[in-house]
Amino acid sequence: MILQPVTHEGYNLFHDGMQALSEMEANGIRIDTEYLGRAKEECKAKIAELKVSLLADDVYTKWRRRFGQDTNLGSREQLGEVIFDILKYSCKVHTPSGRPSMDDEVLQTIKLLFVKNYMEAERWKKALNTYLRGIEREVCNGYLHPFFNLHITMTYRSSSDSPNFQNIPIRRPEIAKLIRMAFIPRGSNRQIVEFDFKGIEVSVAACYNHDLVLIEYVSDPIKDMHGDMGRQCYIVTRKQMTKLIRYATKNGFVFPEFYGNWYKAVAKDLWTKITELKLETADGVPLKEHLRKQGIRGLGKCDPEEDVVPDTFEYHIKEVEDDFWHRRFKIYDQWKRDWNNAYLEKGYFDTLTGFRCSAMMDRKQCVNFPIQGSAFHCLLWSLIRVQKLLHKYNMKSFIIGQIHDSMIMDVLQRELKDVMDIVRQVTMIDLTKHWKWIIVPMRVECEAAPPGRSWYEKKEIEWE
DNA sequence: CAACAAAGCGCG
DNA sequence: AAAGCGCGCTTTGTTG
Repeated sequence: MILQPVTHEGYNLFHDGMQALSEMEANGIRIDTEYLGRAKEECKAKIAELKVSLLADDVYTKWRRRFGQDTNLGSREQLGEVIFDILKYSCKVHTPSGRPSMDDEVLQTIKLLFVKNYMEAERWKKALNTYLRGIEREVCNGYLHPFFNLHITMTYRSSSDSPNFQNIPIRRPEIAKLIRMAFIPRGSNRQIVEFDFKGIEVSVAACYNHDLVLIEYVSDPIKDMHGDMGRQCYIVTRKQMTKLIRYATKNGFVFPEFYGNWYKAVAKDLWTKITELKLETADGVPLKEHLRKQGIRGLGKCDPEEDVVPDTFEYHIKEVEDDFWHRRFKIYDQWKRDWNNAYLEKGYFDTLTGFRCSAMMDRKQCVNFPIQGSAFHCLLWSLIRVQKLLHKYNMKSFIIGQIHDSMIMDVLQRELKDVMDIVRQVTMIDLTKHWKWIIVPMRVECEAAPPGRSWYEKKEIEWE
């Protein structure tokens, strides 16, 4: 990939950005190495415990009978043979190379205690091998110094490695706790603080496509896109709406649709989420039961080869998708066509932040790349500016990391209010003044751990 | 033995 | 017509 800043704006951003990021790398993140040792033991114990259940299982006996000395619990290929050849489950999904797909989604459909324990063990193995050991390997005098690269990605985002600081577990609370407890501030009078841009990719998308409906959604705090789509997707009223339904819709419908997914996959995922998250209406009716009462007879085949059948969830979501792109966000929809056509015509496009993308891109990449990149550039610009101000005021707080739309700091307790003022000024005011193309407000959230406590313990705090 | 591809999974 | 955007890391299994 060739780095192509096409304006002074773009060039300066990455010039200053590299300096800011390397200073951040040098600062490093303090690691509780004693905790890390305990966590590893705890994690190994958990894995051993799960392994005992696996070895005692009938399924393992069959596995062992087939593979003998070659039996390897880490081999999903072997597990696939056990499940599909010996136990006669039917394999519905294959990988691109034609082998049976054995990922988490497939395994969830196999209702066996053995498989449930297997998946659980795999998650703890990932925690141990990738994270606990990965961190331990790179720790130096009690500090971690992950790299933050600005010359890697197609989209002009950053990346991070050795270890990757941008994929530390957070979604499963148990695993998140195990890993994030290792990330601590530099002293008992200091605290880990994280500032996040809220929904910045959607906001930046609105700046590209100028869709009036989308602009209103991201500008008016009263309006709630995920809530509105939640009511439509799951056919619930305002009164029946819950936070969990909204959450399922945000991750199962809105983001996938923005990234270019289509209704067959979306419907399936939204349907799975009902049982996964045990969704029910605010008055306590299980969501599948509720949908049945609304005339939905089932999910539907969701098979690309087959026509959609009326009264299925698949059919319903197809209608929601049509409405989404052809009525609600029709300007966004038109922008995608125009943007792609301009790219096909010229062979490149330029981002609002001054970078040129001239690689081979399909339609989805072409409309997603500029948004993803520019959203990160908002973070990067802010980070540079915040770091400058911290120096200017001789403050003792540092920036220690960055995750695409958030920055993580090690803050001296008595500086917290000032740090918050600086970040708020930079991200919500200076940034939108600096780039004229930002035509929507930028919202940033602040989360802080108590003094001396780990990254895991961060909690939202109000700006006041 | 090293190098590589495929599959899977962690995050935004 | 195809059918989710971007990364990094680990393990398995193959190849030479």
